[in-house]
Amino acid sequence: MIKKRVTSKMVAKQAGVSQTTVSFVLNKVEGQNISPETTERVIKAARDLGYVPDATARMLARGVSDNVALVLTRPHEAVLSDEFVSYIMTGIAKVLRKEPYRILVEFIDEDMQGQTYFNLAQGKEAVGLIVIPYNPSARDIETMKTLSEEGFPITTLGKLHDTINSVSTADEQGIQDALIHLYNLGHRSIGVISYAPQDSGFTPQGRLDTYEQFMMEKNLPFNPNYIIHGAFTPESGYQAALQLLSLDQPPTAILALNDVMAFGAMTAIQESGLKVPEDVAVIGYDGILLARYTSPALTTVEAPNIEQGKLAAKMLLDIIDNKPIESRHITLTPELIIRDSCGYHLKHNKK
Amino acid sequence: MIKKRVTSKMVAKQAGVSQTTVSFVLNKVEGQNISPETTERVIKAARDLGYVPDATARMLARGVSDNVALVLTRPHEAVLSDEFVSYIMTGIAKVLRKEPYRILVEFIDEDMQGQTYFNLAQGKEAVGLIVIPYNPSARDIETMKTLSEEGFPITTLGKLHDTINSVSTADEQGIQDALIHLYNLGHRSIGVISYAPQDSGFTPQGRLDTYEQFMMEKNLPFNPNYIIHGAFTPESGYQAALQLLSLDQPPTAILALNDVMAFGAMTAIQESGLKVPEDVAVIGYDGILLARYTSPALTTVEAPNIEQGKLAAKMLLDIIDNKPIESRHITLTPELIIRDSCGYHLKHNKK
DNA sequence: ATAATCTACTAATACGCTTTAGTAAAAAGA
DNA sequence: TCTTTTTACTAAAGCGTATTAGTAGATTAT
Repeated sequence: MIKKRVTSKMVAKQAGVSQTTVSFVLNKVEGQNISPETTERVIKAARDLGYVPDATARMLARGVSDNVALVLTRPHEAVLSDEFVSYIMTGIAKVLRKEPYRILVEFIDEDMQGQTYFNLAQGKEAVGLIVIPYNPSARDIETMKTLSEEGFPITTLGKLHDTINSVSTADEQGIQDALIHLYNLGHRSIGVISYAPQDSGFTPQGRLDTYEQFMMEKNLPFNPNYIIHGAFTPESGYQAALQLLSLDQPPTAILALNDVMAFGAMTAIQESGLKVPEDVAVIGYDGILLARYTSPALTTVEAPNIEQGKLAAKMLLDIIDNKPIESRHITLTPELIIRDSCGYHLKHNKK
Repeated sequence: MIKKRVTSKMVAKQAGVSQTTVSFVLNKVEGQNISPETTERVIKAARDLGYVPDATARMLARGVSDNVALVLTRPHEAVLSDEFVSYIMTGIAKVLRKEPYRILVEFIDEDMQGQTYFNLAQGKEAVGLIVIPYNPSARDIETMKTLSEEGFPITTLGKLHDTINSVSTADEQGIQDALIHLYNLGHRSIGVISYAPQDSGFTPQGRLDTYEQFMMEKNLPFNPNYIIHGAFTPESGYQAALQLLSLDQPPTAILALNDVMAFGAMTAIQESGLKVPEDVAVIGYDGILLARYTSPALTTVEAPNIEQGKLAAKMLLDIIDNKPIESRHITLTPELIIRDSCGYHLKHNKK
């Protein structure tokens, strides 16, 4: 049997004051002129009784939840093999742990996307939403837009719409940097391993477009066979690389849209008896910690994920607190980390 | 401005029934003899108005929260470089997504450990706790024990006390398997990279004890210098391996207590001009997906982390629902995955 | 000396739901 | 026919907090 809850009423009785006063004291409400003696009496009573305010009652009375929801629209098996979400969460946690908010993690089922946002918002499960929108349907965006315009705090990771605040990484820029890096090292046939199965709806079309555009700009042949659709996991990168290698004219370089698949690709290349980077260059994306510890060390584009999480959380808090927001849309710049998997150091006689 | 909330009262009015009836219908309360016509009218009204129940009010009225808290006592920077937490969360999410519970992630600050459990429980932030206890103080354990004995649902990952339900992995067994594997391959001097800084309180003493005991059993010299304390990250594994290699008599094999540090160790060995496994064997622990994609592929002990998360969640739900629990303590068995970083296949002429 | 202001509180209500206790009308039983 | 039971609901009482609107009594202003 759980002991009878200690309520603020009991604290009030113990301290010989009204429940109102207890609330004023414990919440440090200003302009109430509570005397120091009373204040101390209340605090002592609360401590003596082991009073813990009832979160559900407080939320109801205040009309606002304590929780910030992190909404994941990504198929959640992928959370596993890709550290992106971990990094984002870490960033969010770093900001929120100093605040009176908790993190509610919400995995969205594909069959009830739009509704969930409403439930979280209207149902007051959360004061605000940080959304990682991997596959937002038009309806989802519409829903978020509506909520956002009605004043409900939302921040998305990646810009979805002008009126929905966002913190993004300039992925197209990052992809471009990677491609230029490969190009400058002499590569003209570049394969791409996308991180989502075709038609899954999670295809990173923007990044693929960047690739296509780059090839056109450089007057390189665009070969659709050079785009393989992986599935976030290292194994899928492995398989994708094998597919690329089995082409009549395999690419001389492979860009994997996440590091984890780049790991798989490198292994596939090496197991095929080829060398990285001499025979095939590999470049990743994300900048996970392990990327420096492959052999050869993986050249990759490091996305500032923790920072992105932090900024998203900070922006959300600003919206919640009605603080003026400097910018509704922040874009972070990813950074190319040159290591050994593309042959840069070989070519430049370094290292 | 957010539109006026749609309350159950408004639904009631619209449907021409009492608010009580609305509650009965929408919650499918049994034994209330609501006619099909009324039921339908209520459902229609709710849908038409876009009614979303207020979670805070419902929780207060029911006296129970909607949330299951995942409590992380690990220093959360480590969440990053180690996939353990991601796996656990995935397991939990797989179970909870079918249930009317949400996941609340709570990072515990070291300076307020004990209190947090109480706050979550007494403050009704959560109906139950799944605790990942990396560094439980005696007081923490006492707190959890008290809560647990009072009937508050708690499941810990790893057994802390007889009266606190738990789902564990037989880590000592796993470590032993790893050591036996190395021993059978002829290794007599085995270094260990622990995953937590010395005196951090996170030191996995049980595993280190297993190591010491193993060495004694096999009549091998126990050299304290062979135990290096890392810090969860690949970089710390790298540094630790360098330290081991710089000893007068470096070990011929290294056991890293997580895979990520094993990655770092392998890189350190290779960069020192030595070969894995010919010169130094490396074995990891965790069984992360990437372990198969190092070169050589990492031999490791795979802990069933997703399963552990799932079982912890299931057990918690059973406690919450007052279902009879088969066992208060479940122990899962880790599995040695033999790949190439210890030379097994070399020795046995396979592959 | 009286009105105005300030100090230090409190009574009462609202938040939106669940749930208990009850009730009128219809059906069944005697 | 009258009582009992069943059907199909509803009124009203919480849940534990925050908050608004007061209110005595003390102090200051005029």
